[in-house]
Amino acid sequence: MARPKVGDERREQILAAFEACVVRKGLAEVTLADVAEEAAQPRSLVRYFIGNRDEMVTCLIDRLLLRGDAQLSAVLGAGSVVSAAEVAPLLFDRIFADHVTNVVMMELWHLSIRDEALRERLAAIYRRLVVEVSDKLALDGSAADSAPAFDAAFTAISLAFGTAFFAHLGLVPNDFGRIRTNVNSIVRDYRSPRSTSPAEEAS
Amino acid sequence: MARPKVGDERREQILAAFEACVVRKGLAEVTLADVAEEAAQPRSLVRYFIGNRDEMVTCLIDRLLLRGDAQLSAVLGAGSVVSAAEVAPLLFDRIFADHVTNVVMMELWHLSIRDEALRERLAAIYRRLVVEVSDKLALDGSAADSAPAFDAAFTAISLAFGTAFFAHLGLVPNDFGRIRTNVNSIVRDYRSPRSTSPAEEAS
DNA sequence: CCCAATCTTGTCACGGCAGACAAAATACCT
DNA sequence: AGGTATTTTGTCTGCCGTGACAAGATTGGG
Repeated sequence: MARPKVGDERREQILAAFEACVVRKGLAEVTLADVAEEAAQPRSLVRYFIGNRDEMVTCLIDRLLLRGDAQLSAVLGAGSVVSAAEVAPLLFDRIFADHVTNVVMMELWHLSIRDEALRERLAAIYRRLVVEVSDKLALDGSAADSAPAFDAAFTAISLAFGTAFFAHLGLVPNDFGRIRTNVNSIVRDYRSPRSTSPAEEAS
Repeated sequence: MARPKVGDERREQILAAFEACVVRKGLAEVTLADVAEEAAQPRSLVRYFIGNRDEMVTCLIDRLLLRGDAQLSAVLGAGSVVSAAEVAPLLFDRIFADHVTNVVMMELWHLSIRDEALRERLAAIYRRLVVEVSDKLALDGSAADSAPAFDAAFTAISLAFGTAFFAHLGLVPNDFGRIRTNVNSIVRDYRSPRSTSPAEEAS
């Protein structure tokens, strides 16, 4: 070696620029020139350090998914034991709260429509969220059958997800508190759901 | 006029081809040549009857939103009075059941991230769904304050939406019945939510 | 000092797509 | 038949993004 390798920092810098461009313009619209400009570097350097566009996209996806996973670990680990009452704040104030993250996830989501592998990876992240929440829920009681706890967590997360998406349209409830109350009920009472008539059960 | 105008049929044919391409490849990837091939017509005709690409996209969006609105009318109107117990089937078996429609909506959703006007129009559709469901719910009891009914409908629809999206990832609950039961509870008991501790209320 | 690895610059060619347009063909009307 | 509005064909051009590459600059080791 003759010259210090700055490749890693450059790559990081370029990917950060790429990500910023993607948030601003959407993945499909971002060109190498855009990234280069955002990174304040000649276009050729982007190609030299990252490679072709596909590789750049792959790198970005890896980066995003890794960070998503890390955020999940940070939120779920670190002694923040989740009791039923803490699920709503967890979902609404942390996981689905950040606008930029949501936009990025939407971008990934859109990609995943036609990308089997990415779909798997996205599913893995959300599944992990469901499993970890449901595990904590099951701690409260006897966990003979974990399926109901899983489904309760799944339901709560689906609800939070849908709510977050609608929020992006500017479509919001009159009172977010009511949604949170529903989440509380879902994760608290999954072992003894309110009785429903047979007709409703069959629906 | 000297020659019979076949413009309307052609436009319809072209837009149908365009839509098929979009479902298959995603809007960003579809070229005029793709549409022309799908429509089995020379590329120039696409330009002649529709115009430039932007206009074609605009036409497609109009077409999709109009159809979405029509489907909503068909499902909600026509004597299918929605009682609380019918909300779950309505959402899961009709509104969010069709895979192709879901893919198209995802495409629109993605576009709407950077298109204010489209975002408004999408919001209008979902808002209408919420309002109509909540109206039917409110019929059951005294409708002094419609906000709780709106929020209950909003919650149920958010949940169904989230569930449908997760289904696209292959992420499903162990038992869909549990989700439906939750929806039933949400739309049935919104006037008397299960009591929550003050701590939970504050969450 | 010289070499070698790494980084940096600038430029070029290819391909694909959108847009424009000139004719030719068709069908209806009088 | 002739005129006219409409449809259809085929081709051409310019733009833009990617990928490729040659040549120079920088930095540390021998």
